Amino acid sequence: MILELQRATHATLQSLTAELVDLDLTPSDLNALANLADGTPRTVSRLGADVGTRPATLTGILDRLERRGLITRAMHPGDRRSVRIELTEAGAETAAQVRAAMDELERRALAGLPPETLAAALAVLAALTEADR
Amino acid sequence: MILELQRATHATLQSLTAELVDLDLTPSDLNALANLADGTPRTVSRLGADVGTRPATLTGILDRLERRGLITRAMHPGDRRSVRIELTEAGAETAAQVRAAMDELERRALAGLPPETLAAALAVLAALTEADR
DNA sequence: TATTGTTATACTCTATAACTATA
DNA sequence: TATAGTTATAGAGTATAACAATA
Repeated sequence: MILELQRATHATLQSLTAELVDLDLTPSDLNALANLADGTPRTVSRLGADVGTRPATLTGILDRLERRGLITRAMHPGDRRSVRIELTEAGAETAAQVRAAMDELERRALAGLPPETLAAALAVLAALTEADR
Repeated sequence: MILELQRATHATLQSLTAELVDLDLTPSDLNALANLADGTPRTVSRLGADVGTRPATLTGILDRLERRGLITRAMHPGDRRSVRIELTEAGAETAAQVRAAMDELERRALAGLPPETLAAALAVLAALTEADR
């Protein structure tokens, strides 16, 4: 299962990056934006947990996204050590494009499969993600 | 689905790398060895398709594995442009350890799930992998 | 002419540890 | 003392294009 998992991840990520080549974003950028696409602000460590990278790695990615005006780093009310990552208006637009491309890829790839099969796959992915927490 | 896919991939890969830290292998090394573990020799491009990386990327990974005596690059009978990648005896042993750790992680993570659920997940992964071929 | 694999280059990702500011 | 995030460093992954050898 794990080998197939890696294969599917590579394939979908490459397909997405190719499709969104005009946006000039790295796979990590896509991942971060897609996670932020729901509009909920997040701290760096929370976003790191969501995208699966460490804060130290995220710093560089966020630097790039901030420089391009897609996110802002704001003070976190209540804990001045924390940083609140939020999409700008332009970032929200870009993130929506990323999500749309993801949804479209998913729709195209999984069109023939019944809902129970999709639900089962989500359960397996969740189990693998939680395995070592 | 795609975000969950990436999350699961990150989580399992980090867990595996941590568990096999004594082998001092990178995630890409693990992936290559796990794919070669069945003992079937492969060309560089074939292995690249299996692990999801391009030949140019694979060159560096194979250099490292060859330097450490885990694989050999042999002439391909019938096409002298091709290179046949094969595990050495030591490589086969290491690859077996990698596979064992993968199987164990899978067993532990997916213990509670019925076979139909696992089969459904494999179908979804295959569909995502094939989406853009 | 096309294909296999390698090389070269430039950029990105990653882990780790040290550091600052805050709790 | 512990935590949030950044910085610094070194190694690894990646895409792309150019190249030699072979088909």
